[in-house]
Amino acid sequence: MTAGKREVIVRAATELFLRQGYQATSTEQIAAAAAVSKQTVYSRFGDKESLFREIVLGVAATAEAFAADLTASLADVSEARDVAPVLRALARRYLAAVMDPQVLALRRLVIGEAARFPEVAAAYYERSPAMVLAALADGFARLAGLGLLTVDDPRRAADDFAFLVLGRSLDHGMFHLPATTPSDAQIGATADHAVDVFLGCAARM
Amino acid sequence: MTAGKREVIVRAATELFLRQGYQATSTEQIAAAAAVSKQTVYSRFGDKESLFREIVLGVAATAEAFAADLTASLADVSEARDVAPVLRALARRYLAAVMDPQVLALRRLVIGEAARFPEVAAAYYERSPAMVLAALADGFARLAGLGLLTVDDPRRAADDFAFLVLGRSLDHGMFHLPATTPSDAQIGATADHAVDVFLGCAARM
DNA sequence: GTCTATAGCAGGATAGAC
DNA sequence: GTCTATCCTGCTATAGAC
Repeated sequence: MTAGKREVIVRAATELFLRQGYQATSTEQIAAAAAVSKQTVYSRFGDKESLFREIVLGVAATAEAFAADLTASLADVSEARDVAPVLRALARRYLAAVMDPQVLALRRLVIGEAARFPEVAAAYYERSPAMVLAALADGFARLAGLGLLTVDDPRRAADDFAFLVLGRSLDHGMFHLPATTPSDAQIGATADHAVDVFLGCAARM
Repeated sequence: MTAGKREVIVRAATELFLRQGYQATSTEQIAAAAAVSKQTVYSRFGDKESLFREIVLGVAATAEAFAADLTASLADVSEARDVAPVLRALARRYLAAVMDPQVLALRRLVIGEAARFPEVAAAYYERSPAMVLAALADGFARLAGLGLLTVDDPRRAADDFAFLVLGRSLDHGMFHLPATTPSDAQIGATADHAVDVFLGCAARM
């Protein structure tokens, strides 16, 4: 079961990094949490930095799946269908996904270490927030092509939509750790309001 | 010149913390940069954590001044005046202020250390982003009272405005250190677009 | 009050037995 | 491949001279 150990170490290190940060987590803690020796950690990953890089980029892959998911849900919209309910549902999922405590913790971790690991921060940004924004832009462009939405600049529309939905909650969530997780009702209210504002203007800008 | 040393230490520590982060900055580096001995640092501030707290909250005070500034500029608007140009100017200043490299670095620092210093993160949030949002909400409520703006919920309007203006730039700025400072032209374009969207909907929501 | 020197300890990384 | 034991560096914080 030598392949399994790698997995165990990654899992333990991920949890510790997310909870304590990079520097505050020692390789000794990681080894202990994974129930292996330090040497095993080093023989698999070389050093602490490499382990960190692998973990962050591995977790970021989840976001790519989410972006694909969003793309699919916008691609499902066929002609002559009202987009409002689709956008409302999408906004709910989007906000809930980003406000997930693990996702917020990962953002904090990457942002906090951005000075030490600029390539990691850049790669994370490209694979996660930027990918979702691009998926939204594509979806909006498609809807515009179907005549369901009047959008001048799809990319800008995607930005507007995203930050109307996420803005305040995400900003708040970055600073307040202890379970700022919004309730379903809050998510619904925020998402609906964002879609109202978005649709009220998307037809004009 | 014993009062001056405190100032010198704070200045040196601020610069190092912003550039390298809390953990990566040693008290030895701080002492060296301030051209004093470690002992002097410890005798003034007790320990590294206290120094950190004092610095973050001190710098955050700048934001309070900025919030007051925004309040004033919205309070200047008298009846029968067009609010659009006022909002455009305000949006420009707001975006430029938040995208200042020092401000971004402080945000990164506080967010990255939020797990270790939750009270610092909470205090920073209250004094900086939240204070500006509250000032905007007050201003919008006042404009609504004058009949210059139709706003249902001033607080929500403030959130919408703020993140239409800042959203994408701020998110991007959190992850990309090297001079993501937007040009004046970019700031202007983003600010104008945000105000267009905002005014296009503020009259209906 | 300020410096030099140092205690005391923890962290990353490696050596060597099995 | 895995463990135990260890090296060495660098950190926070303090003691003691001036």
